[in-house]
Amino acid sequence: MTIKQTQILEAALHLFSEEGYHATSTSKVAKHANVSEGLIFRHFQNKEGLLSALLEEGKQCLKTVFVPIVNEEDPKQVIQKTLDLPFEITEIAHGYWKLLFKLKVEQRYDDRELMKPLDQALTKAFMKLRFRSPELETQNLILTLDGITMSILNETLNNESEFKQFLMNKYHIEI
Amino acid sequence: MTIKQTQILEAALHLFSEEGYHATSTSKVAKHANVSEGLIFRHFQNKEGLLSALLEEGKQCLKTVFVPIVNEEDPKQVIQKTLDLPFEITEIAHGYWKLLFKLKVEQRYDDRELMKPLDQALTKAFMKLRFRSPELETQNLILTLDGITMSILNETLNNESEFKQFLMNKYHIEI
Amino acid sequence: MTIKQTQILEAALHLFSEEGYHATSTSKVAKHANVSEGLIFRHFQNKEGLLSALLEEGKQCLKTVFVPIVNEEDPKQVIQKTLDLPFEITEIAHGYWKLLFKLKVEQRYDDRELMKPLDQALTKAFMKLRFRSPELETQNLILTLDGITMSILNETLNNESEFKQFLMNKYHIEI
Amino acid sequence: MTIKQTQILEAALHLFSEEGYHATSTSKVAKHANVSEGLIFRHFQNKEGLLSALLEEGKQCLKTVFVPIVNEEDPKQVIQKTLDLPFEITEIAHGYWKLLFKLKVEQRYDDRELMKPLDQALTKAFMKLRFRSPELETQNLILTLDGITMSILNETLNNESEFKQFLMNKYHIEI
DNA sequence: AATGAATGAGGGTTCATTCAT
DNA sequence: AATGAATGAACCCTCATTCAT
Repeated sequence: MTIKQTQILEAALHLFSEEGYHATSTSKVAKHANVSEGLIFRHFQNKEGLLSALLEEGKQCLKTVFVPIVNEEDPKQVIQKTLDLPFEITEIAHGYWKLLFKLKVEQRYDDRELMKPLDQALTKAFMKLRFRSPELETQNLILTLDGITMSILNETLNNESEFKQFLMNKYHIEI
Repeated sequence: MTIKQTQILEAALHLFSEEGYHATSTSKVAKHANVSEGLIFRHFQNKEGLLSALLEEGKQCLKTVFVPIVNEEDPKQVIQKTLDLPFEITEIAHGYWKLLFKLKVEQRYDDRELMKPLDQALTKAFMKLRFRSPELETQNLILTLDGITMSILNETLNNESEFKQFLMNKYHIEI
Repeated sequence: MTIKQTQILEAALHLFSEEGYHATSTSKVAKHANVSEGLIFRHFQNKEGLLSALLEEGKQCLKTVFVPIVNEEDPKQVIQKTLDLPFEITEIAHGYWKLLFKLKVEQRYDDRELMKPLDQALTKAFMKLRFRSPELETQNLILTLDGITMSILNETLNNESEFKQFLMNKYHIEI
Repeated sequence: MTIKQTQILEAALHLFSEEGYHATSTSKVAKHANVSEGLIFRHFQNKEGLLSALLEEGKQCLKTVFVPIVNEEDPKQVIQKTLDLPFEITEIAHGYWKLLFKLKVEQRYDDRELMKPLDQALTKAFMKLRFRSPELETQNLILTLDGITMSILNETLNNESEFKQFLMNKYHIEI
């Protein structure tokens, strides 16, 4: 992985996740990456290949982000950490999270496999907390996560911490 | 409004809401509408004008869809009807709902004005039901609605009625 | 000749002579003439037909403008009146004059027949005034007229009367 | 400057100056230049950029053409060389000269700055020759030059040398 | 006579991609 | 590995023109 390759991936991640895959031209990526347009194709075959590379990276990155959640024993912590996801501190994971969301809408790309560990961790947590329908609770929470992500992308979520607190209370968790 | 004009709007609504605004070319719209491409521009000036026309129609349509919710006295009914929204029976309203969602992601287009009546009706309902934070409950529900809409678009929501039932129970509403 | 026909011709004359034949679309003409676009084609077959009609009118109009010059006995007056041509008072003749000039450049349309009377009148005048090469003087003057017309069109002739006076002096004519 | 870039400029110069800017499509330029249409936009951004590039070149070229006139000491030579301008031997300068003329009519593009050196040289020459109104003489000559250029473009000037001789005589210059 | 809907060809321009260097 | 020239298809849009009313 050369420096330029990384530059391309970074530029593409930023642009794809902010403006969308279709709305981002390869020339724009090249310009933002300070790289010749041809190089993109040398390294990633075509635009879709670039996206795939990004997705592969994204999956790896997010998997590691999920690790602390999956390994968490305290069910309340599992939920709290999950709710923190879209606000994730690390710039890079944040970018992948947004990218995956954008793709879900733009390309109907939905990676079940990736989310499965999180899914299972949540279901386990809800079971431990003796919720009546752990699977449905999980489904609901993950789906709410999408809603939050969209609000963040649109910059219409202007009461973050308050809203997070509210959700926590819903699950009888105090911070 | 001529027949062909309607054909154009219908084709555009379908394509924009299914495949996205950017991914849909005007020539594709024309083909689907069985119309010459030039006609689109005669009637709607440009591609964006076509989108605007669609949005205008969509807003009017959705406003009328909101009427029964806004006029509803029973707060539980308000919530139930709101949860029904993304599954709306009328094909046409369904299309606009999906379009607005797609645009929210693709173009960061978010029409607060349109949603305000629904927002207020929900807040009033949650107040009547003595929820502690009606505004936050509303925010959460509307945001969940987005999540549901996305699932529907991606055809990954395969337990509709069960999930809806689950949400209702969350609000202590029995069907 | 209906009112609308006249409106079309007027709009076309104005636009063709100001912005050029190519740069003027039939739709623009229709709009300026407050007329449906189709009507242009009903009356003039096609865009070129509209131009031809205009040219026909223009020739007639300019012929009548030439009459006082051709009939003028005093050779100095012939020259003076000729020099007045591009500044012609009547709006309408002015328009045709500009149109013909524009076409000469844009379409290489050059109507020798039209100019012949003026040509002959000038040659006769220069002969009377005992110029050595009346034909060449005529050629020069007519060609200078083109230069003046261009200056007027470009609004770069800002010393009209002074310059006209200067030309008159060249021919030993005092005003 | 690649070969193809030059081919594009050459084709554009030829077509713009012969048929006009508006009447020349970029696809026509591409065809004449034996080049893909897209390449025009890669190198010159857009059609207007192509024109600008041509103008820039043209100005440089014509400036060098003016040099021998400006440096000329003998006032009669200054005038003679000026009159030679539209008949300029070098193909390339001839093209630019015609282009600038066409643009003056089509786009009202008139570059005063470019002509200033010639203007001043002529005024100085007329002063040396003790003409009464050197500025007006200059204005007249330059304007006549436009008339001549138009005749050349329309191929209606069929007594070139005779006419040039005639003009020289007007300025009491013998060849 | 007059309108305005409708068309199809062509306009300028952008795009993903390939190729020579 | 990297560039930047070059391509051709597709894009949005305008044009002159026709047709039904």
